[in-house]
Amino acid sequence: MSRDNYKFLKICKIGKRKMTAKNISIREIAKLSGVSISTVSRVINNSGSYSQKTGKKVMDVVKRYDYHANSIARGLRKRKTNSIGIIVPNLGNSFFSNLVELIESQLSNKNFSTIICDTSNSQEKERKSIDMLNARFVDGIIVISGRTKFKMKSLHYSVPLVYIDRESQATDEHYFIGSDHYKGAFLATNKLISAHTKPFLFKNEIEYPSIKDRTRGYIDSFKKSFDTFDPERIFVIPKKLNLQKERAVIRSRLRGIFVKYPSPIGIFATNDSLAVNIILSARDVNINVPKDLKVIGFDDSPVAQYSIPELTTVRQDVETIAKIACSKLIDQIINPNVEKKPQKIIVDVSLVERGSV
Amino acid sequence: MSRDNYKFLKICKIGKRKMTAKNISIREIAKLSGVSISTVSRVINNSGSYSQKTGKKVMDVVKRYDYHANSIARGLRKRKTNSIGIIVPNLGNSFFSNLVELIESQLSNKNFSTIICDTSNSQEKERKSIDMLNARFVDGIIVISGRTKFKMKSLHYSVPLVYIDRESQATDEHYFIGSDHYKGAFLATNKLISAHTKPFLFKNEIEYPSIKDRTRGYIDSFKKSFDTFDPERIFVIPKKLNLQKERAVIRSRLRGIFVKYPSPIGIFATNDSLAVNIILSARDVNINVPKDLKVIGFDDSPVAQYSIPELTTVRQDVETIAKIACSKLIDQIINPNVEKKPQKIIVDVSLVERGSV
DNA sequence: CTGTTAGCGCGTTCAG
DNA sequence: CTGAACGCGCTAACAG
Repeated sequence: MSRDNYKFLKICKIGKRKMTAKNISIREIAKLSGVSISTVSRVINNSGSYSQKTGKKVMDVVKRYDYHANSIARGLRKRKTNSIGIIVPNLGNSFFSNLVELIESQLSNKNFSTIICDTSNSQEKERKSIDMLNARFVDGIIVISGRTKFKMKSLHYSVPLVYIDRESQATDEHYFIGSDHYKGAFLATNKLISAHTKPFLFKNEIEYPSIKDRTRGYIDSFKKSFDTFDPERIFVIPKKLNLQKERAVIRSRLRGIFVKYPSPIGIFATNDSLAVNIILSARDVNINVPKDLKVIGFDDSPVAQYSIPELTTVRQDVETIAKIACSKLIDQIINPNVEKKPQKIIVDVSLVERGSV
Repeated sequence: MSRDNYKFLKICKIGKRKMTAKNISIREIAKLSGVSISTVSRVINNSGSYSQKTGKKVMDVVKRYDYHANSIARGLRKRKTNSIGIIVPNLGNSFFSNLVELIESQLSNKNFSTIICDTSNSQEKERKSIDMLNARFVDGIIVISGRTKFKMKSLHYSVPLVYIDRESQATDEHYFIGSDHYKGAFLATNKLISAHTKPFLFKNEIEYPSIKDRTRGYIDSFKKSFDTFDPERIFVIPKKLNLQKERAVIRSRLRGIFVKYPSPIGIFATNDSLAVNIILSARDVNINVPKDLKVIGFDDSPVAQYSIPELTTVRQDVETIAKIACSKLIDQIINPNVEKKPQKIIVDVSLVERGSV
């Protein structure tokens, strides 16, 4: 008996260090506390059907040995791991990291642990991550954005899936949650128009679906107020420019605009760092913001509050997006058999007015 | 036989949709290809001892059914999952998210999948995350920073562990990798001194170990050049201030300094957003940067390049930190039995000179 | 209330 | 080269 105890303690010496063994198994706890494996299982899962006495007896041993049920084995058995995966294209983007943090906190409140996968914007990695998560029996997956649509293949999975900020598609059978990018752009453009400008649009070359919506919103708002729309009003920043080059391009474009059009000029930029770069570039060529140039961005990212003047921008309601995504996902997890009616949920946005208009 | 096939296909209808079943098991693949389970195992793991013919036969079925070995079961068996966990206190901090992305990319190159856990700066969650990762048989864990030291309890685990940016401790038996915060502060302060200022230190109230090192570096550099050091030169920003309040506090402090001390004034700020706030506040009270006020920050975070003038700052070599962390971790994973000699690795930093000095 | 039994999906001896 | 049998750690079904 003392021999047994000895075995279970497994004090091992490695080099000069000793460490108590971890990963003591349920079987060992059972022996140690003189009950059967199933009883231990009942106790640690609090599933009833055991006397208070044995409960205590077992828990004592559990605590003494700092036993934690092996959740991988548990998952294998129950096909349920109480964990959910988040797939994010790029943690460096503050909008995404912000979103991920909010989701994680929501989920953690509901007692789910989360596994975050950064795909570095790679389709390949996205596929791999989903496979990985699936193979790990996560109970659900939240996929945030991504450049393009999913391949059908991913739809094979039966895991509950919720998309955020990704273009929905006809064949999609999952929830989709996104901001009203169209409206945001519309609001911003309107604001610029009521500030007596005929707004331009500055956008990056990369075409996310959300950017398309923003572009549409801009154009529609423009057309609503003016008779004709000249596509030249849209300026596309070439991709893969470093900061300095990007600013140079903007400066030159700004000069061009100011010689050709009457001030004040209005610019709606499809994201905040672009917007701030516009403000910075304007300063370089002695254009006064907001007097001669009015700028509005999108996202309300941290940088918006570090520019002079501070940036007016469209704020996505990240909290709501996170909340809805989690609740929809958990719904599906709890009621797996209820017929899913794929929904597309559009979350409202708001204009944050600061000094740049 | 056709019945069997039918069973394995498991075309199920749920509501109006049909979907092919996933999670087809090794057993099913075995039957389908007319061999035993162990043969399938050999083939998919490429562990030899099978004829080319059966190899092909099996692989055909595998591909046809898009079979992926269940890695949770595999992990249970092999006690190895080819995945590693990253614990990060706060993805919202660009330094951390940057680091995480680099690590993930390193690891992905070496064919490890990564599980990221954001602890929101909570000890409790950190503990839980480690438990979770451990229970999931990750092959190793990288712990990034955190306010305080680990409790001894965490050291129970046998998983290879590498700490980044966390104060090492005498009892710690794991690798520690961090930047040379002391040197960074020393360099920054020196720079300020050679720009003919007697530098002040602005820091946040929260005391990370790294911040202590930076403070020491500042003080030592100061003392090296001047005879006496007046602790009043250190200004602590109260915590939990919002942006506007923080700037108000800075403005008032700035005024105080400028009436009492001769310009130019030099300020070393322990992080970039604080530094940029100083620049912004200076502008509000008509102090010219860099003429009258010279500012240096720490981290080279994105915001550093969006201020006017752009911020001179200390850059941590995130790439190197990520690289070393991964290689040390993988070392331990590959050679689990070699005696670990806990190392503390300090990575060099560099001064990025921009316009604020 | 408790113990025994049978797998979850896979890798791994060990015979053949 | 191949297959049968066992077990990883755990839960669930069934006896008692």
